[in-house]
Amino acid sequence: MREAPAEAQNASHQLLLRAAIARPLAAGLYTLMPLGLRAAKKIEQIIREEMDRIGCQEMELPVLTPAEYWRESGRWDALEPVTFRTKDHGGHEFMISYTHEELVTHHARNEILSYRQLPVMVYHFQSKGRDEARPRAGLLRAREFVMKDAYSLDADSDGLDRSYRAQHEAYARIFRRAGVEAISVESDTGAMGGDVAHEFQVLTEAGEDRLLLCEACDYRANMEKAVRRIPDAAPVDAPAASEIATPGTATIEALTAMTGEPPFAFLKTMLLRGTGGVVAIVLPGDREVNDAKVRKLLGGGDTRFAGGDDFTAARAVPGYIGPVRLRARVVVDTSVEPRPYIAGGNKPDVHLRDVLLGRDFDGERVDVHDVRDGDLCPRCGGRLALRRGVEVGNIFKFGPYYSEKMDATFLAEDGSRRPFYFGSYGIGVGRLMQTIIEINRDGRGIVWPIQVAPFEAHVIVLPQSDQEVRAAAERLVGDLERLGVEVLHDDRDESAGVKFADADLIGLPFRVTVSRRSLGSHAVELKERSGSEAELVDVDAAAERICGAVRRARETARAL
RNA sequence: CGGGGUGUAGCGCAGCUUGGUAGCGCGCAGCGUUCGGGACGCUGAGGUCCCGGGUUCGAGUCCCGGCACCCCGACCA
Repeated sequence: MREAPAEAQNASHQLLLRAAIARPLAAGLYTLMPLGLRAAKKIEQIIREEMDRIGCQEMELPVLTPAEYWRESGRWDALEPVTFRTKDHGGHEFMISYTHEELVTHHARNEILSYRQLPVMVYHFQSKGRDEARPRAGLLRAREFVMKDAYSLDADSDGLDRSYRAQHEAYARIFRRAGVEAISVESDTGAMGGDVAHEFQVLTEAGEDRLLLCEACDYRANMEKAVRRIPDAAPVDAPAASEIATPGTATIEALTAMTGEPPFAFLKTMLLRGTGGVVAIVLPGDREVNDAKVRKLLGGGDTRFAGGDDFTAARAVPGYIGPVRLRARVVVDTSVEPRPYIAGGNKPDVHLRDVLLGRDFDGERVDVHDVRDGDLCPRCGGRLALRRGVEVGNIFKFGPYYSEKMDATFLAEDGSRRPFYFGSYGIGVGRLMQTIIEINRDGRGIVWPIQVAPFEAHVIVLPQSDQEVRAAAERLVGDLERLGVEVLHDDRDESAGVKFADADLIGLPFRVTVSRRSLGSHAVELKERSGSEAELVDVDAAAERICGAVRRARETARAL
């Protein structure tokens, strides 16, 4: 396509469509076109080689999975809002698999009876269905996508540590080989317990994840999980708290406008209702609450703003809620300092000034705020920078969580029954492919790294109507294919401009032009997509020369 | 879920305010001339104007109700 469809916003999404890598079918559903499928298969092969290298074995589970296993883990209900479901004609319920932990756990309990069979690592490439709240940017967040998901089963947590390390190293190799620089960052483990999880993130503004990276040390964390060093603040005393009239100022913004005080002079208090009940979160007016941290605090599940009845029970007023004499579980964020604040007065149109933590109110001290750009690193005290990234993979130790729920045990050396220790390791193939495009492109199109390029060489014939030129090109293409080079042969009857522009757009690593002009000097022209110089190669030596260049490029990529 | 936006030919868009029977560029087909950076000429094909109701002599345009897609936010007291 010359022009990108209006729906495509960011560069890689536009190139995905313009270069016919993929075509949309519905919101978040894409068909991989021939070029896209070839690239995806190359990516899969890299992943396959690295999984095999660490002794992880390929298998394949179905896409359609029966409800019974999900019921065992409790996720049949939990995943309802984000999954696609169906029934067979007998009325049996199925889920288009969201992931495969339950199914692998099921097989494990049937197949692995003894510690002598452990450890085991398996993986597959399989479609996942996720009814995303908001699919976006082409393959970056789709509702159906192929994931490589791997699972490790170990006898204990030491074994899990070893498997996890092996996967971590494999992931680093996979992304390097695939042509992107992915950094691993600490991430939230969500509801499954365990506390170790890493995401592999490729830094780009096209990403939707927010990451905090220390400029001085190697601390890197997803915003869901990031913490900061809070400088010690000397206590500041204050006179007894007193009421101030603040009619019509139910927000921090309105309060700063009315009083002229900066946002951090206020306390904001939020009454939230989660699965674990109602909680009042207290934090400085210039800080934002972190949803993931609060969810964890409230025992998982959704958290939402508390309703009117909850305010009545807490003796609070919406817009004027404060921690002083509040009848609720109070959580005081670690950002709150030992100094006087202005806080809600729990009466309409009233705030309190000179409110002190410890004297006027108290509560559990928990970190529930967002870390922001410029905050201090929790490890070294350096500056944290906020960046965006695409999560191309994640690795996660969840231990015996599903084993215990699904009664998946083995017989240990001492004769006892023990649960398997699990880890799971995912890579989104399509997302990775589009991220490769996002990172490897220029103003004219994609610049595929050779190891993931749909083809290695792009042969252009100019003009196609010239018998002699066409014959020379066909000979060359045949020779190259016999030598094992993957060739895209542009034998369309198009003008030079169109062919060159399309070659740049598709972005194969080597472009070979066979033309009337080049044949005049008994040569063909060879140009690398990533370079600017073209060279003339003698026709009779062309296949060997080009093949040599392709081989060298492959080897360079392989050595990454 | 909330907010914003957009639906007119394969793609990008105009037409809508002021209702009169649909247009531009690219692409596509045929013929001819071209032939190393998105060629040129001539001829032509291609449209339930997202869907359903309503108003009107008449609706792409006005009104009501849906649907689809895109973007932003994931809620801030």
